[in-house]
Amino acid sequence: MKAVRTGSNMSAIAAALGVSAATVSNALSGKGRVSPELVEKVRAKAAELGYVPSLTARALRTGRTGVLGLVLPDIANPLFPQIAQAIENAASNAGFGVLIADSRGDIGQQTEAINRLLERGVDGMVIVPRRGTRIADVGCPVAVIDTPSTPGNTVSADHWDGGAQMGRHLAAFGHRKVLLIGTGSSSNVQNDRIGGLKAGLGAEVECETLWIEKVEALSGKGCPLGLVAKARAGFTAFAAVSDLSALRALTELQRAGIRVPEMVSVTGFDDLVWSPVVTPALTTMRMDMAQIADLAVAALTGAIEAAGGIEPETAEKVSSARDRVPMQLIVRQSSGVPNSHAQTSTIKPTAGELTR
Amino acid sequence: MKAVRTGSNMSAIAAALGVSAATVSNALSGKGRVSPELVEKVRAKAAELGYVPSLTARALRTGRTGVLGLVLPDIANPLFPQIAQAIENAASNAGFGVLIADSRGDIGQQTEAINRLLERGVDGMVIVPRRGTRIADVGCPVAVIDTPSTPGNTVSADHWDGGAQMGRHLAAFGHRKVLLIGTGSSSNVQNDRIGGLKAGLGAEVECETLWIEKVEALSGKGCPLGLVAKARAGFTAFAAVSDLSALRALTELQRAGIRVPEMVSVTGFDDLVWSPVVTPALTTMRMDMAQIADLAVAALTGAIEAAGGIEPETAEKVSSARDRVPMQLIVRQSSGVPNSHAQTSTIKPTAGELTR
DNA sequence: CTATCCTGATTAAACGTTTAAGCAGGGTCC
DNA sequence: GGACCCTGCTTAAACGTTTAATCAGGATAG
Repeated sequence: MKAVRTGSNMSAIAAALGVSAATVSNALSGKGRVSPELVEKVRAKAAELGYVPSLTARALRTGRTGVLGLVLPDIANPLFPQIAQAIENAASNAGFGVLIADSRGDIGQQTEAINRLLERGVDGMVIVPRRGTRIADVGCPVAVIDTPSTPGNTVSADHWDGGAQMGRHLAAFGHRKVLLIGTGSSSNVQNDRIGGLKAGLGAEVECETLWIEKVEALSGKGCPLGLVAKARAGFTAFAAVSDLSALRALTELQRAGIRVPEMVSVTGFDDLVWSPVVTPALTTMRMDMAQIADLAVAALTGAIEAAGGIEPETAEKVSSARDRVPMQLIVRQSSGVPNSHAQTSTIKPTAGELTR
Repeated sequence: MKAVRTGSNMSAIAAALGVSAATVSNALSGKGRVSPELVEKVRAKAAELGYVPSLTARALRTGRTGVLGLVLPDIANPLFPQIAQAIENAASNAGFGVLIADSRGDIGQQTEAINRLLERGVDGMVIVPRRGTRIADVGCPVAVIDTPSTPGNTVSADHWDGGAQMGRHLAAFGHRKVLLIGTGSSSNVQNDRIGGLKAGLGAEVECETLWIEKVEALSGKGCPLGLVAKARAGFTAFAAVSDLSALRALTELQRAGIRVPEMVSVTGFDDLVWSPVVTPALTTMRMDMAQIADLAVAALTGAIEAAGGIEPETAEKVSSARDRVPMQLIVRQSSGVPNSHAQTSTIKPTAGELTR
């Protein structure tokens, strides 16, 4: 039994009013030629009968399902909630539903997920690609959310500029030796951010990049990153390229008695849920997900609209508005002037001298 | 132009083989009476033409869309990725697509979201209700994921037992004064966990419950929770009812120089992404989301299956298998014997935290 | 007064499936 | 050898829309 079956369809309304179903359709859609008073009567009757149009039938007839697919590399990703929420919101405002598909990391599953969506007849899809993946031609309009460095129809935050902003922020505090922390070098997003970070810090700042995947490959998952040694070696700022890594850094340093931000600064990216509530609250870089989602969905709906008469081939290219939206620096407590209270080299887990 | 339009439908296959479309349908579905060799020929031709059945047309004919709705109280919730991923996986294994709907916290939007899904013709929906919400009768099978305390057709983790396990874990370490930390008392899940916690700790352990919403109502969002004072007052364990709160506690204590787990223990719930990678890694309680999702989806598909001939009224009740799946204790580094290395009482008052 | 046009409706086909009902032919049973 | 059943297929209707084509009738123009 189908959902929401109130038993009323267009024919019911038509019968009740003694007109034809086509007229009802025209009246409700405002397309054909129907007298104003009849339109009103149809509307009233529809409301009275609790008429709900069958989107399925409409989809069959028009070839449009009104559904967008959302392909995610790994739903477990902590950034995902923001993306999904923003896309769902934008899509729903545009009158579209959102079908999700998780590619669970695997790249093979990614194409499989895309196919599942295609079979379900989505009108378009937004894809957050698995790292380093290029999206081959799909049979429908596609918007990719990744980084501007990715070839293809992309809309994304301006990760590079975000990195640059953060770099300038740290440089302004006087940091001269900063450790850049990323997960893995295969991510376009992270590479962009790191590139921006270096540029923002400027030439006179000494930088080193630590890839977590590399140290975990040696010492096992979840192992210490050796940041305490780095701090002792003179690094005064730890700029992670994701809040997850920043949190990891923060707790590792704190645990060793290194005070943040008095002794060293720690910054992240993405403004994930916990960032405002940890102590000290994380200085981070936020993307305007709402805007990104709006752009992606707008590109999609535009392409879908345009695809009405045109070849599928050209339709796909229409969505290629390549947009980058600025990131916003969120300054909180985890960044500051380096070494303001103590030398990291003599650190012991004392509980004193805490200044806010 | 519809997606994946290879231009081949059943009629194309039928025409190519000189048979009727109905026969093709029967051959592919294995339903009617078709000779084995013809079945084979049809299969071959279908493959050759790259035939993809139109789920839309099928939905129109059968009244089943093959889509499940997933209603979430707030996608931004950090637990959401786990849920969504598990549901998507289970649904996709069962041959269903998943349409998401975010109710953005608001309860009005929750019913609106449900309606959107109904209009799209979902065959069933799994709802993670907004705190304290009861789900009214919907027009389709529904599975609720919340807590066994919630009235209705519920499948969930056994939050109470999870709390009890954690309580026993802490009691076994010798903790005798523990602070229970929750977000707000309106959450069924959190109440269950706290109840279990108290039971697991036993009567001789002194307990106090701290609701974050209450202290934030006074001191503002993201404010310190005053845990340092609690530690000084003799609390040796901080059992949060969510990893987010646990993280907040951990960083707040660490920041003040209180060592975890040497001086006090901190535990959480849900095993969120960051829990294994912070220092010290969080001892927490994990739900078997995969199993929960499987149960929910199984209940749904069962109800959908059964709804074939029956009244919608009864159909809805079919999904009422009320299941609770056990939680699993994940022991990591943040819990241990209290005061093993130092006395919290000798910690000097810190300028910031205490006087706040 | 007739030819034409516009209005407000109707009719019918189409989208791609599923499925009940029907039908021809060959085999079986008595 | 006729009644009957089983097999393998076809026909046709149906799901609920949209939309092109058609049509009756009144107004307008020449």
